[in-house]
Amino acid sequence: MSERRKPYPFHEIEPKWQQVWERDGSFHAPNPGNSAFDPGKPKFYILDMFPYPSGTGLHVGHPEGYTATDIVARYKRMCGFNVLHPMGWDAFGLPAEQYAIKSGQHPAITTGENIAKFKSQLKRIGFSYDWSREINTTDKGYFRWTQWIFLQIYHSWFNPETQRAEPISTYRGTDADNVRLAYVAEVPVNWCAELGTVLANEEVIEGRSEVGGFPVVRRPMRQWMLRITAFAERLLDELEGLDWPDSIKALQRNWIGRSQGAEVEFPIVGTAGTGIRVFTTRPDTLYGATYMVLAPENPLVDALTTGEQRDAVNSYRVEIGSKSDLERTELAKDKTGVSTGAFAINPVNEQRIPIWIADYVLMSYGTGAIMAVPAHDERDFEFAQKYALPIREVVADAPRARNGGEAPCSLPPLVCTTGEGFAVNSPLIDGLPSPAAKRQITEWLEERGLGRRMINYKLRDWLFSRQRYWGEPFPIVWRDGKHEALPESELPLEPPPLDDFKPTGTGEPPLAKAKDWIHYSEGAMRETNTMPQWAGSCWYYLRFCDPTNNQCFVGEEAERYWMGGPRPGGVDLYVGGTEHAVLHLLYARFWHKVLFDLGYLSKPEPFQRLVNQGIILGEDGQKMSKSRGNVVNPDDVIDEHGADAFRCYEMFMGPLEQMKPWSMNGVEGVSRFLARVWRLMMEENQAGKWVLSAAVAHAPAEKAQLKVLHATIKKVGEDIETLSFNTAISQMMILVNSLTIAPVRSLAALRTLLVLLNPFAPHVTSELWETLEQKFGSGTGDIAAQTWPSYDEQMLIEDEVTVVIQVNGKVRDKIIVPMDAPAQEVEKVALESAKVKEAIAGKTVRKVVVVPKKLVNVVAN
RNA sequence: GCCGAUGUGGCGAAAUGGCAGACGCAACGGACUUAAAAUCCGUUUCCGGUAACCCGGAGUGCGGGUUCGAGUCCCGCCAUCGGCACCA
Repeated sequence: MSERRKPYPFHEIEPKWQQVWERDGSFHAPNPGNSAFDPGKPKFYILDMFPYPSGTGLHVGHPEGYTATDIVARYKRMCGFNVLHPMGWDAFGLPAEQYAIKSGQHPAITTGENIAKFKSQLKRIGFSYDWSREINTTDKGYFRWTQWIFLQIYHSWFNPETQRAEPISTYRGTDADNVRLAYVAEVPVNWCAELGTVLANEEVIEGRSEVGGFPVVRRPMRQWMLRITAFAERLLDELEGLDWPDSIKALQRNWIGRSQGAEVEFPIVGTAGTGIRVFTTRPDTLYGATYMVLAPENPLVDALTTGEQRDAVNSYRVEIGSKSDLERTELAKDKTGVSTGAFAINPVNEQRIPIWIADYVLMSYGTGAIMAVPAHDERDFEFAQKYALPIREVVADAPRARNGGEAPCSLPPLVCTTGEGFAVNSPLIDGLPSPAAKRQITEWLEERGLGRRMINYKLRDWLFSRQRYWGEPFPIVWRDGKHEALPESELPLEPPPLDDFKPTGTGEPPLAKAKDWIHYSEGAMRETNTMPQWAGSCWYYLRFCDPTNNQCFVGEEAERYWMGGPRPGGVDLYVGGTEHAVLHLLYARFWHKVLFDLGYLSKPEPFQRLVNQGIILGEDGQKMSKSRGNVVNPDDVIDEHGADAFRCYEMFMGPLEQMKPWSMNGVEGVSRFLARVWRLMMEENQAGKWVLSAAVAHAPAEKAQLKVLHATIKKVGEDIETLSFNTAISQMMILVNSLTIAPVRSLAALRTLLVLLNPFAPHVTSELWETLEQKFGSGTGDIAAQTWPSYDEQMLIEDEVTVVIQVNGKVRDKIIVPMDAPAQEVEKVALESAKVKEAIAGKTVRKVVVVPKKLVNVVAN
């Protein structure tokens, strides 16, 4: 860097104060039971989404949310709260393993290096984390409890009667393994040959892996699943009491995808016993069901298919099975299918209808089978047209007279209407509006045992195993083809030391290469899958409450204090990116509810208030990326302008939640602001040294300045509460501009300014506070120990106000009147205004609106 | 297609239904300086008029509406971004 003079000596101040904070443990939050703990204070838990420590270090997006939470944390401490503000590392995961495969270096080593780098970068920004609570998901002291929680899930089931997770011992059925919240299933998974692993649905984007962009195909495999679907209703309902953005709630609702309807059973012609069960949201269109469709993978297909159709069906199933999801959904513009040759009976009208298979029906939703109502469903309509299947209208815009009989099925073309209306051609419900028709037909089905009301969810059970090395091993062994849990005493179960992390390529996990390790005992082998990266982040906020406890995952007293409170959620403020809007937040809520049901936690929800920071774009307005060359590195910004300017700029850019482009000029502007604050109190002497300015004195501020000062106290406090940091900084700029003009610098006003600014720019304000203390000595200690100032409402009250006078809504004049001037008086003055008289000349005044202290509007024509 | 968010100067933005553009950037002019940087002061939505103090008009994506008064509320569009997407 050139030897351009720095606007103020941040390069000396910032390291100094960071060392002081570290030395004094200034931001350590003692736990209940600790001697330093003050039980008289209310708690405030402020959490950041902890980062994955990548090799490239921090980018300017990370500190955006972190600065916001740091400001709130520092502010809340000054307001008298016990503040829990921790940081840690989500360090298991694919990038470290991929790097290990390439470099041969053990992921633990790269992970350690990356963490060290991230940590030093975060410290340079001056965040007030309680570093004594630092956690790392790859520490055995941590993942021991991740494994322990898995065991709690494994040992539990969801009791439909109580709608709660309960220990498996309360299950009275015969096969406990069928109801466990953690279970094994042979499921079609997203197999990525390149990565040598399966991926969760959400890690597959348009048929390719999210990491690396490799092709992904479907393939059945034995996998661990978590029964999150059992909690669908509660995950949906309990969003209600949370202070989350509506858009995030909407995303979660959408993802859970509740839909209400009915399950209907269609008997199969020529077969006794069970028929085909389907789910429909439109039971009122049952008379319009003119054929049925099964998913190609539906196990019923084999039994149903007739001799003549067997070849066609088999070749269709092979064709579909070889397709990737991409080919099957994104690229499939045309619907395809074949007839099974079998028929079912429509239970309402006893009609024989053909049974087809088609890949537009998904095995994974509902029952993997549908009743097709081509007249009122676009997909069925398209299919029926293509294969010349009958179409029968059963919903119309207006009720029609009962005609006693059904209109014959039409052949295509006919229009398809998907909205609600009135039932027609449906003897049991003719003339009824759709909602009533649904109710009536469902009751009719229920009475005859042909169907029942039913709710379905889009949410699927959570595919919880990965074929990877760098993750938590499952505390499970296999004996005689059956899984059993390890005893808790054997935790943590560490991954075996391996030099070769490469995927086996067969789908068998890398852990299978550790021949000694997998051999558990005579006849028992260890599970070789590992948990997904989500596992560690599902409960880290709990561990922060009591990070070193080696008796349990979180101590009861610590949990009750930090995660307690009157609201349903424990963490008071949680800030992070929208990319976790669905998965992380849903998974964490799910684990939380299981642990809550089992009696380990005091609140049903983890995060009370959630805020998403917006993405920071490059200076060119594009997403930051190496290839575009528009990445801004925080280290460079701090070298040049200091951490305080970096922090303030990130907050001054615009509303926290909004996407916004970076601007180096903007950083300079904020840096100038901090330098002005510095020069309010400091001046250079002959030797070029910064010394306390002689203008600083025990003196009352001028009245106008006091007014601004109190307005600033009010606004900054309110704006921090609402996370409107940009306007808080604007207001402080106004205050500084106002103080700069004054010849005498009022000590009291300056001190207040420093306290207000401290959460935003902790280093420079700490330094200036100390300098003032050395000269004037209030004896109240460090700036961080100050209490947040309160404002005097009296100071904000004006004696006189400017009232705007409008004629027909346009400003024509302004008058200054006493604060408490009566409306009639103001009106009188307004009408006497020369400009008003001019504006209403030749017109009749129809009405005069007087808004006290604001304006007068004269309506004339 | 469905769900959600956003749209205001050259730029980032601000405005309990009540003076649109606070605050900052950039630009321009001035002071200080031998000079530059830094700093300080001033101007800056657009169009038109005036020698000038200033005066007039238009203006918050587009079109309607409610209201004495709309960036803000209501209805209908358009554009951009994000999520979901054969979910029966």
